[in-house]
Amino acid sequence: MSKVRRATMTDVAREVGVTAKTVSRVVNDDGPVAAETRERVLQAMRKLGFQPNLMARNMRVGARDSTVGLVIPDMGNPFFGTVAGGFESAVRARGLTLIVGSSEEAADRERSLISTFLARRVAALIVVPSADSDHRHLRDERAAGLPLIFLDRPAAGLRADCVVSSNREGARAGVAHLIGHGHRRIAFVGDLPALYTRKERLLGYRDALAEAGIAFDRSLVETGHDHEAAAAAVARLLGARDPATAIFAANNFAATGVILGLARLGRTDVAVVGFDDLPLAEVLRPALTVVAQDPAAIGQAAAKLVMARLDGERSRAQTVVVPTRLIPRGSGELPPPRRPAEPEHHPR
Amino acid sequence: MSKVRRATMTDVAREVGVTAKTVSRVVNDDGPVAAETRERVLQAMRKLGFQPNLMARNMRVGARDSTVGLVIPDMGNPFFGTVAGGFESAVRARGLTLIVGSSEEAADRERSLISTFLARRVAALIVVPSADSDHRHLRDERAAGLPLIFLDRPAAGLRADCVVSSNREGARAGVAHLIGHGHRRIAFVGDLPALYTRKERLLGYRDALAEAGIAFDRSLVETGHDHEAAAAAVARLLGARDPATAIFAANNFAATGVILGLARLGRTDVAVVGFDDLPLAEVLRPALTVVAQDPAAIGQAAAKLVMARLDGERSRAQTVVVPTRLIPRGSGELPPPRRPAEPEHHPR
DNA sequence: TTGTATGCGTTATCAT
DNA sequence: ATGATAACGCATACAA
Repeated sequence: MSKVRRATMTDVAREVGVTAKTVSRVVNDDGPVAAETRERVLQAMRKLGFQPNLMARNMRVGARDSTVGLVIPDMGNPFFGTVAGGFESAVRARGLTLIVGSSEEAADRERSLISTFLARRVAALIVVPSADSDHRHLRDERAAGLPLIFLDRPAAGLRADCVVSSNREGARAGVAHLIGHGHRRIAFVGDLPALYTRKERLLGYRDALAEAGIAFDRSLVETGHDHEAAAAAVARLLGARDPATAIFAANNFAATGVILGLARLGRTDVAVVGFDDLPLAEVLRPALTVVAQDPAAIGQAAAKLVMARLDGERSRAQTVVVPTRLIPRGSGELPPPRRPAEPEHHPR
Repeated sequence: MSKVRRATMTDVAREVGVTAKTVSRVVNDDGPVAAETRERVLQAMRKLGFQPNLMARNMRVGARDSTVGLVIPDMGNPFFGTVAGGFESAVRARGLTLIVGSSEEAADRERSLISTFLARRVAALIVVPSADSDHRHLRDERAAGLPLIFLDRPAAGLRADCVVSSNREGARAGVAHLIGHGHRRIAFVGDLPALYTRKERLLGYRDALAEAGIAFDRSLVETGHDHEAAAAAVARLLGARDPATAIFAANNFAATGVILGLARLGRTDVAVVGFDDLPLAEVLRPALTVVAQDPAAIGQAAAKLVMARLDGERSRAQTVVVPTRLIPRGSGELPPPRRPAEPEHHPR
């Protein structure tokens, strides 16, 4: 059995005894139509189950599709899901549809998705860059007026609009919070060193230390890009001479791993602040203090940029920084042990 | 500054001194082209930055877009995100692009999204129905051969393909697990009563009780559609005469709320099994035993159905049930208290 | 108020 | 091996 042909404007027009153009007028509320004609057209539309073909319309009208392409590293990650949701609800009123693809953090997947989206003539392109991608090939698109926005991490080799969390300031605030509660041996457990977010957050960590006059100690910086790696880092950090009394976990994998590592060691006395909120943060004991990002706001900011660009705003590339917010819940307010095993230095 | 016109096949053809059709042949590897001509066309394509217009191609070729429309209730929910990811990676090789919209659990949003997708002439439509929607209006589409698949919950008023978790059997297994560890007072905390998944899981709960010869007790069934409601339910269940010694939390909001409620009461002796896994399940103390769903497999199953339908499979609507898996982690293996406060019945 | 001619960018069909 | 022409479904510009 073959696919039934769908009714077109011409079909509707023939049914009524008018021209396609008249049907078009009815459909788009464009130009004058006699009330009676309009009624007959509407009836015929219902009878034939007519639905306008958006592809044909867009092609005729603008050579630009009414879709926005979004490339994210992982659809299962609620952070990006919420970003996408925030974006979608902000552009919906404008009739834009979201096309999403997942790059799986692979530069070549990202590139192929971008090609697909460009081939569809998306009205705008939004990319969360994967680790080692390069975006110089998008220069012409941007020059041609395609709204092009990078999320969470900036573009590589290209000046373009960008929306990021206040990584540095957020991390600074989180670490300052720990310092304010008396800690001076504060560990940093973060992403792979190459990642933009890790670098920014590490800068914020160092800012906070510097403000408090605490010397930076390389041995307190660990990498935990997954649960197990972070848990292992915790064991090292706490097993060292002059161990950490507090841990700043610079992303939510790290935070989860840190919590897991502490639980395995049976330690409930180590202060923890995480970057990025977790759904179960308040259920943990102690509840997890975090520097929360606002993924929905990131999506909305991107939407605002996209719509401004679509409206012809030609200003130079701008970077929007979305604020983070410290949420104290318990784990970040634990004090350091009374007398840390701080070996008194006895000069002889 | 106006948008720069993009190069078309005709532009490329003129540049080389051939016809658009020849360029088309090169682009699609269709029909014979002289090696030299082909080379010159490729060069011109690069020079002009030509990218084929998928909209025009799809319109000409099939009147079917190479996209699949997916309607989910909430993009920020990792369950649906992972479903979408599983689907996308399974259809990618076939050149299908995913279009996603979020219904926010509202029937009218769902309907308007479906209209948009149909207007785009999606190649297939996948819907996670919101609570009170009706799908009879899709009958004609389905009859016309549009692959139409419902996820997580069945369609309302329409026989169509459907992919669901093994809700009933999964719940049965989870509750049987608790029974196997000695519990007989097992509470059920679930969604709003109207929801399909709640009903199915409640059936499974009753199946397990029946198997073990335990009478169903209405007072042990509670509704917790958000954290606080579930936490409050826990207080009621444990405060009652003859209180529950174990809780089956029938979705992850309920599970989170139950954990929160127990923590607030300082209770660590109540066994808990959750339906649907949580990212932090193993970090909790005790780690949370769950009946895990497999969202990626659900997405893949949907993809398989879609592709079979696109390949002309005309069999009647089928329902695919994706198995769940019990993951014991600690909370579900807690024994009931030695002598439950079971008032001995002394006949006088 | 309605119709006609034309074109968007591509491919199908039939020629050459 | 390549070209000419028409057509996909719709909207623009203008005419009637």
